[in-house]
Amino acid sequence: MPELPEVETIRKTLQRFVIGKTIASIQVHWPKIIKSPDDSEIFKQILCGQTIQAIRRKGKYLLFDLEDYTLVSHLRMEGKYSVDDTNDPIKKHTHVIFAFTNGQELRYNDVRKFGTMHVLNKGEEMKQKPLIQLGPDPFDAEFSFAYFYEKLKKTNRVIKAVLLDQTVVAGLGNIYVDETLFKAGVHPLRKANKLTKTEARAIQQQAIITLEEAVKQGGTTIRSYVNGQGEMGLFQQQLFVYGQENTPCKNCGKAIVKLKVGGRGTHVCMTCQK
DNA sequence: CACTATGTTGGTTG
DNA sequence: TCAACCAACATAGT
Repeated sequence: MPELPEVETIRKTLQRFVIGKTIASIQVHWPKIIKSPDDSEIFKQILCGQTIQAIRRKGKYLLFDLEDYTLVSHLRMEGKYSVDDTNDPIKKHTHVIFAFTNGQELRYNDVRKFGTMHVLNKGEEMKQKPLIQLGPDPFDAEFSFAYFYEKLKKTNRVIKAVLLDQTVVAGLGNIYVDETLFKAGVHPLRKANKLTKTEARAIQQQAIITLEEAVKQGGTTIRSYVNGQGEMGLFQQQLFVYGQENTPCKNCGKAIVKLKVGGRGTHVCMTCQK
């Protein structure tokens, strides 16, 4: 259930194995994952013969650069990639298989089948759905304090909802929003347009710091996330609030509370977050 | 067995 | 414009 640090870790591990590999054939066992082209048969046809040149990331999306196309992949809750040998047994929830000319395969596995793939003409991927709707990646210069503060000023939603909104900033999900707000000392139910400049700055900075640190740790594994080599992340050891309900706050000792904000489980320290 | 939760997001409704 | 709810789907926990 990857957020930015998990997707970035997958990108880095995967690129070591698939760059320069040429797609010889493709199997699609759950066509609903393929969102464009509409027909998964066309998806298979146009990608055969294409060589992977690079893997990029924007927010929580992986972008596979091919010669004529870009494959835009979102893992949603449970999507995983692995690189296997043709003879390796196929797992139960493997839905898309890209077989390379060298006998290896890039396999997409997704227990809940929520993940999506779009194939778009090379160079046009940023100009259309799904990427066109995304706000800046938090590691981009575009995610400046001026930009962020303006966004906060003109919405009366609660701050947690704003941080989860991928059109504002692309890459934060439930774990890292809760962690960011804890470190910034801001309660998730605060109205975005009522935050002080100092609070807004703390949120912006802590978001970047938290994501950077999580990337260094290879992401967070709560129950199922693994990178492109099947390895777990380590950032769960550094969580302050996410999944820590009824345990003492590492800062003040008071029990972490779990509540619902915008339908999402939300973890907060009532004394440290105002 | 029933019911809830889950790292996401898109659509519908009021 | 936005919150609330549901949908997509499978599994694990209570």
